[in-house]
Amino acid sequence: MLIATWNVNSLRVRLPQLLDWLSMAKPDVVCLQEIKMVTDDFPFDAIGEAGYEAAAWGQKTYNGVAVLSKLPIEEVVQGFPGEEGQARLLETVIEGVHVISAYCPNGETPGSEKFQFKKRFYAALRAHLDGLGKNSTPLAICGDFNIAPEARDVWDPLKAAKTCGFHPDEIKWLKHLTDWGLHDSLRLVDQQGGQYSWWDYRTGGFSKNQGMRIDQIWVSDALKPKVTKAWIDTEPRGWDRASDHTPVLAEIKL
DNA sequence: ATGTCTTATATAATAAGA
Repeated sequence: MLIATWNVNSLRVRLPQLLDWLSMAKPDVVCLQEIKMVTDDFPFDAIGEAGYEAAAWGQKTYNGVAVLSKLPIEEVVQGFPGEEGQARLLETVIEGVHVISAYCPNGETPGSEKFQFKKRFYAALRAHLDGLGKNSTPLAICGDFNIAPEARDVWDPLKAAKTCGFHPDEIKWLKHLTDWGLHDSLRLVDQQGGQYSWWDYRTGGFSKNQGMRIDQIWVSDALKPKVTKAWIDTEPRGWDRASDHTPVLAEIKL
């Protein structure tokens, strides 16, 4: 099962790129974030013609998550207690694997109200995993975590530690979440630093490779030994009218 | 380094979120 995650930053704008990328990369399952449309506007027909079932949960203007799958989607759950109503989490079951598309809050700036919301979101997500039971559940939680796990995942760690995405408090929240028993799929197979999934539009970060690896695919203990490949596909970030994020992939031999 | 992209309101230009 080839799983991908991509924050598309508006599916309305990025749909042609998504369809092109699906035909190129041929993933089995794709988690999307920031579709920025209500569920009724989701392009189920175009996605269907590309060979994918879809589960989507959107809202007006902001956020919005979806899961696309070539394989049957068996269950769909929107959100979790404590999420405070924003369309940021969609849980599916595909081939017996819990596949979660997550769009964690940005946090704005340390000390802000949105930073506190990000903290609450992470705590609620951990509580949600605890409610799933043991980490022997085959589970892949994929998405835009808006936190880079380690210094090697950030182009300027000292600067980033003062802002959102690599602040010491955030590292603690992410660690508490993943201490449930989650493994960063890329790091199971590749230790190279300087690999990013997001580059700021404002600073022209992509051309200078000044980015952060804030999009990840985390797998539970049950899937850890089955991860055979994991990589970041930087090509779509170079396309015209690109999202500020690029797809992240993991191959899991079920 | 307040820069760039997206959406909403509204139908030109600004605000907000990221």
